[in-house]
Amino acid sequence: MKRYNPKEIEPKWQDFWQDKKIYEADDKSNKPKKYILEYFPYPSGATMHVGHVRNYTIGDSIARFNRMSGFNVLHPMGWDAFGLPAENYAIKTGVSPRVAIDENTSHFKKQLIQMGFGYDWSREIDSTKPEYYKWTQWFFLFLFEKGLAYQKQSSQFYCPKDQTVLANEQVENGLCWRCGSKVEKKSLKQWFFKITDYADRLVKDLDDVNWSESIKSMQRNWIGRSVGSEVDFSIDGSEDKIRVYTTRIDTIYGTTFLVVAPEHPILGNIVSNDQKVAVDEYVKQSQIKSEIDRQETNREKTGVFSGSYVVNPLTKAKIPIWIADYVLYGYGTGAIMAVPAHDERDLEFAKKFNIDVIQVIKPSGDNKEEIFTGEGTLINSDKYNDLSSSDAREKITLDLAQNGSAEEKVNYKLRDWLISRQRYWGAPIPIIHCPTDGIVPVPKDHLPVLLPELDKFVPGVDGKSPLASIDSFVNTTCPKCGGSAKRETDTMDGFACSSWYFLRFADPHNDSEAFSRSLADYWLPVDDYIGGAEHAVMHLLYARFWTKVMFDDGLINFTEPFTTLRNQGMILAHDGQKMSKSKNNTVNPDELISQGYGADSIRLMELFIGPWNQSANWSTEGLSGTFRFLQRVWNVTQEYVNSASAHEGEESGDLLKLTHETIKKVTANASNLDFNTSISALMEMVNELYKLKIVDEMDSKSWNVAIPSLLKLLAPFAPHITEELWHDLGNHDSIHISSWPEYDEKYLVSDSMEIVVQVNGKVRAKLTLPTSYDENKIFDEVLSNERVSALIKDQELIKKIYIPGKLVSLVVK
RNA sequence: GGGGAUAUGGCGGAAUCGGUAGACGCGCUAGCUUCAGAAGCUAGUAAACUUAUGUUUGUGGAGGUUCAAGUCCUCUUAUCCCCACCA
Repeated sequence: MKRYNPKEIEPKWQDFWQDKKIYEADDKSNKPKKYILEYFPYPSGATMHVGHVRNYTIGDSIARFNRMSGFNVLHPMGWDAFGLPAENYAIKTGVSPRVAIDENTSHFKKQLIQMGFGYDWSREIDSTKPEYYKWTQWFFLFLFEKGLAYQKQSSQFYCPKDQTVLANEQVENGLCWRCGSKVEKKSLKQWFFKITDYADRLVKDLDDVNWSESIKSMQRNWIGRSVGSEVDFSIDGSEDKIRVYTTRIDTIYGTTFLVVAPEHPILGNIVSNDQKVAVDEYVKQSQIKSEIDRQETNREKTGVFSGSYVVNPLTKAKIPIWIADYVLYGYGTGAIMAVPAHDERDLEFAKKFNIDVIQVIKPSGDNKEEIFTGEGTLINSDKYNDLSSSDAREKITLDLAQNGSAEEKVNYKLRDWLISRQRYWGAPIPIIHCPTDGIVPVPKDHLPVLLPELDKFVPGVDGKSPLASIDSFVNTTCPKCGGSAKRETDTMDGFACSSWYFLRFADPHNDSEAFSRSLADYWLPVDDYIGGAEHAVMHLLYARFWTKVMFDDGLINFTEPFTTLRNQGMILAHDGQKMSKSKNNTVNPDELISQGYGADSIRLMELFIGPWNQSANWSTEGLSGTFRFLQRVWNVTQEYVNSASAHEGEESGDLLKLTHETIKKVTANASNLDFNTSISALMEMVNELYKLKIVDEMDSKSWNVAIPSLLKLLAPFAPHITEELWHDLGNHDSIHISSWPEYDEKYLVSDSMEIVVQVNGKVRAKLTLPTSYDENKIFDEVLSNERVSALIKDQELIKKIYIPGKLVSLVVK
């Protein structure tokens, strides 16, 4: 009898699938479509580990299950290959990023194929190839035309190690997201995408997508929509006003001081002569501090009195103006009304500088805290007394709006997306700077602006891209006037490439447009998008933004690119730590495969280890369990194939029931992505088959249903072994394009049922009774049962409950 | 400080509607098989008590609703993730 040897069969079927184009998606099909996508990876030189494998295993299982269930499936793969790792590697070794990336992609691709993932390789894309980035540049121009790409001089996050600016989203706790260096602030002229124009829709449309609550809340948090009011406070003894932003205008009667940010231009008008020295010194100090230091939460409040006062528009009280760096110039109006009784930061400041505290909100319950920041009822607020906080906010804003000194205002924490990078390995920004015409977009028919091959990759001086020193690249002619002009030498952030790649897969070889409208209409949006939570506020936000811009211009017919988002749980090392090369705790599938486990048992383990969306610690010990299971599947199928019996005997009710029950369970679980329980259901089936085999020796013709069903149900998870066994059964086509088995209720019915008997809430007996019995008959049986009647004895039966087919509950006293 | 998630045997985990807690797997124990080991097959495996039939306890903790709670309600604790002086 043939033995199960994954090393032999797996490469064989991988070739077979490629030859037969099993996984190529059909642009013209009568079947309903399903677009399953895993985030296209960055092809690093490192070998992928079992943590990466989980992501692709989940996507592949979904794709295979859908394909067998009758969908026309698009399951593509490509490379997000622009970015710093390849460039830094080039600086270190002199190997061109082009060469390194090509090597890495072929290595990565081999690993994916080795795991048996069924991708449509005819649609493979690479974001660093001119035929791809031509269209990334096209989208830049598209955004530019819409007024959504602009250049601005401003203070920005800058990574001194990577020598480039960073988007706000790419700074994590004051550190560069890529290299972990402490970022600095630099005032530079940079390109931005105006994502803030879409802030409101980016929040609202989250209601319509099927994403996890945690990712949605991360996005909402990041966008930081807040509804409040802007209010003018007029400066005492001056015509000038200071406008503040507050979400708690209901507390305005408690305002005992105003705070403006040190960068605020109003400072010139409000600083009194006797405070000038102190203020100048404070402003100087806060300039030295990086923005990061200023945002340190636990830092003690600092500030200085300006020497001027404002008048509270309602109480007409004179209120001092302070200057303090806990107010950020970049948010709201850069000035606040401080209400120490109802804001923790203001209270801290007031305490330090001995400023009055006036209570104006009464909590509904008892509040023993020193400070109350919640909603309540107004007190000490003149005619607004006794209003609720929310009513008061509306009324006060309305009243002050009468003379134009207040208005409702929505603010966002989200800032525009900084996309220019002073580095080489990215898509060049298709802009020409002309001394006469200024900023001139490269005409679309001149695209792509090719990224030149270099010998040296060291970043240029003065924070300039290495491209700035390539004269042949820089010097060009102005498309408008024909005079000599210079190219923009910054490249685009890699996240620009990934903001539209999911559209390219619908039409990957189109050389006249980024994608055809009809193919985008057919394939998009992505039905299932599988990836890690690390994309929560970067890629996912950017891609949603681009999608909305395209929709507004009529390029596509949908507003959200990813209908359902699946964030797989991380696979951790044995000890619960993150797997990483530096910790030397990675487990690589290559090694496991060479140890003889095979891709199938690894894939099975990735799914069986726990719910797909929860993290789990890798267990190579546990892997022997899934391997053993596959061996049992192998053995029982081989025995069926080689059995002396012709499998023409009587139908077996037990075998059919087992088979149909398993089909029902696996189908339900797999539709719900509960792959771990799908696999346990299959294990149960195989365990039962082993027992039945002994009784029946495979004579029954019902084996002809059981074995093929088992293989099909297992196929999405373990594609190689099922393909081999499927062919052993005499089939010639791939099992992966066979149809998913269906169950028939008629095989599930049974003529007996087990009734659990509870007495006063405790299980006391289990009775096997005919299903034909009605409620009365069942109570008769239960009450006449020896054990039950002994328990009840002469106690009074107060209540009896019957749950059909399941349980009888008796209450006695 | 704000938001999100999680908590069940030695371990990973399972449990449509509230209805037998611990499926399935790892590990462990015993038997068969084997020169031996490995592998395989069969059985057992929440805890305590019990010769046994059994009894009691048990899903982070405390209350509550119910004939019945891992599941529903109130409060609470711990861990993880994200954001964080955004007014």
